[in-house]
Amino acid sequence: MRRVTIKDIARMAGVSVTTVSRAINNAPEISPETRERILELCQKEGYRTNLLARSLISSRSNVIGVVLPDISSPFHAALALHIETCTAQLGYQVMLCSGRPGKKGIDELFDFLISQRVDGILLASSSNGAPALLEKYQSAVPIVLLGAFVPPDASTRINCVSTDNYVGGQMAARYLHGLGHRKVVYLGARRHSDTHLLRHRGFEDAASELGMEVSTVWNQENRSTTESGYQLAMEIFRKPFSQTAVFAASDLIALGAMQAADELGISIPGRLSLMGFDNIDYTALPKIRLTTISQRTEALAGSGVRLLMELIQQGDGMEFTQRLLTPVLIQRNTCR
Amino acid sequence: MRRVTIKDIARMAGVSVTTVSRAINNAPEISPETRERILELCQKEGYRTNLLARSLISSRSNVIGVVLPDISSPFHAALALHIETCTAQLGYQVMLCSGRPGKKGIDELFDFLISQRVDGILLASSSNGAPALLEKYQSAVPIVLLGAFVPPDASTRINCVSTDNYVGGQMAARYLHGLGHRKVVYLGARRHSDTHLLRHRGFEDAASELGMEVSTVWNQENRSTTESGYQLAMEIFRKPFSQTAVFAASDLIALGAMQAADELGISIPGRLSLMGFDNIDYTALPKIRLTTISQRTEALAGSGVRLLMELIQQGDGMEFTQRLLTPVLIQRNTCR
DNA sequence: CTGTTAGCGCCTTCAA
DNA sequence: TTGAAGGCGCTAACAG
Repeated sequence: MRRVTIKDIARMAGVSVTTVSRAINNAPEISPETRERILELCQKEGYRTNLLARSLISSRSNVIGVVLPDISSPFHAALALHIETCTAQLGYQVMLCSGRPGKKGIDELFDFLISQRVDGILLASSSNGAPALLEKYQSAVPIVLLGAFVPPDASTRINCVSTDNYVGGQMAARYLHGLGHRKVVYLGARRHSDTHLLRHRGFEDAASELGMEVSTVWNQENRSTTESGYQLAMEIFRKPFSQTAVFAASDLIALGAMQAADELGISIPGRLSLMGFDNIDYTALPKIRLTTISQRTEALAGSGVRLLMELIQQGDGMEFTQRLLTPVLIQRNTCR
Repeated sequence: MRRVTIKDIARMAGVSVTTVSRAINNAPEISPETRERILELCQKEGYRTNLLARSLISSRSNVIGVVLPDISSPFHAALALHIETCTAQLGYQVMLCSGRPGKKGIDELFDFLISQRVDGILLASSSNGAPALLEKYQSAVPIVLLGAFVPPDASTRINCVSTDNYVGGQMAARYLHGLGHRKVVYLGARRHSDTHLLRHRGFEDAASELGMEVSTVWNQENRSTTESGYQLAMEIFRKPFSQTAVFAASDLIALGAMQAADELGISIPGRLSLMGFDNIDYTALPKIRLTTISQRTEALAGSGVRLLMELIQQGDGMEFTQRLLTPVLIQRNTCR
């Protein structure tokens, strides 16, 4: 599988490599005839520009790295897919790196991507460790954190795009209150996630303003799964409880709760209203129809990609920017 | 963001670039002391090997391209994600390219990836156009087709890994027959998909062997979606029908049918048994619990990746190989 | 053990 | 309009 190079073409056409290069790149200083002749030859010989060589010179690869620490999170996986769609429209390619449990850390993925000379990196993570990573690596390559809250003290040195989780929490609380609920449970908040903490605070603040009573059930695990949602919900549902609504910290938690309710014969939304957060694809399914707060994955991805592009264009010396997207309440069938 | 190169390090350390190169690559012919010294310097100066330059020499990039023509298919999206997981374990990176409706064709993606000097390409597609693409491009780069059936006449010149759709169809028919069903509908088969045709034939062959009557509803669209599943199912469900089971050509079709049944008050599996194909994530959800035939996405991805690796290692002159994975019946709650 | 030289495929001055 | 020369960052002979 030896590849034909610019040199081969030059020899065959009886011209210099420079001329071939010019033909390929649509340079102005070349006669239309030679250009045509050379282009045809390229076609015929199956010549393909070696983009690696070009990148070596231009020191731009037109590739961005997408790092996905938790591939099992449908939210982040969807984010990654949307990122690809968006970058492609801007002429960039995506190099996808997902983290695996017990495998080498995110650090090494970053190191690799930088060595691979990606023009920028998008980190789709809700882990609290993310900001530190950015601070460590962003001197070497532009990085944007996607979909995670960044605590204020660090925020000035981080580029990120995230849903406004605080507002999302508020929206949920107000919605449930508007429906007449006065005692609700906040299910599955994670203490070690700033994103979750913020979401929770938004909910509590709005709730207390409205005089709504909320009891929080914390999730000890470090990831939100249907399993933990199921477990946590079971603990509540098994004994008598007075709350009339559950706001789940994420859709997966809500799905778990839904299962628990189902098994115990607790009707949703009859006896209990249920609300999620994220609006992952699952929630739209006929039999599910979960009312939830949408993080607007597509807009998030788009915004993140565009920010990264700006950073790449501007090179060094750009101020750091944080963007917050307002979430959207998706009314479906699990609340009343 | 100027990058420190091997040359910079050499100058700082007062040695030649070769020596630095040797230190970096753990070459044997170098004294431990100088190696240490240089490595420390690299660390300190934040040196990172330019993998593009290295690839230029070795003409191996350690990157494979993954082409995903239809990103809206959960099955193929899952496949792509699993591919990444698998390749990473083998020391390869993934460049992800998804097709977009109305955007440039798959051809151009292939051209691009070849220019980018990927070591191989994995095409996750069920389109009938795929084999032709392979034949056109596989002289330039090793390609494996993943998840699609290849018609026998072309098959000898194609590398592919696919579920055995014929057997999958048989399994479904036999299962339904075993449950006592004698009149069933095959919902949403696509005429222009060999994969679908094969699946259908497997089902029909087994059914007729067992004396089970099957009426097929064809899907005119070129993609399987819940919407079309819904529409097609509605047509049947609206008037009286005698069949007691529906085998959907794919899970998405089944999900649409489920919704239709729901709206019309047709109980599943009470009045009607429902079966899907693919075993996409959705089907495992508590409220769904769709009985289906699993394509074993992970195994499929793993097998495809490994085949591609072999092709890459062997270079030219390897015979073509087709691998068929036996699907697995996943019993859940929609059949009886 | 270390350095010199050449070259991977391409682009970019600078001359002709 | 075309070509020759140099170099992007790195590795691979081949000498010392």
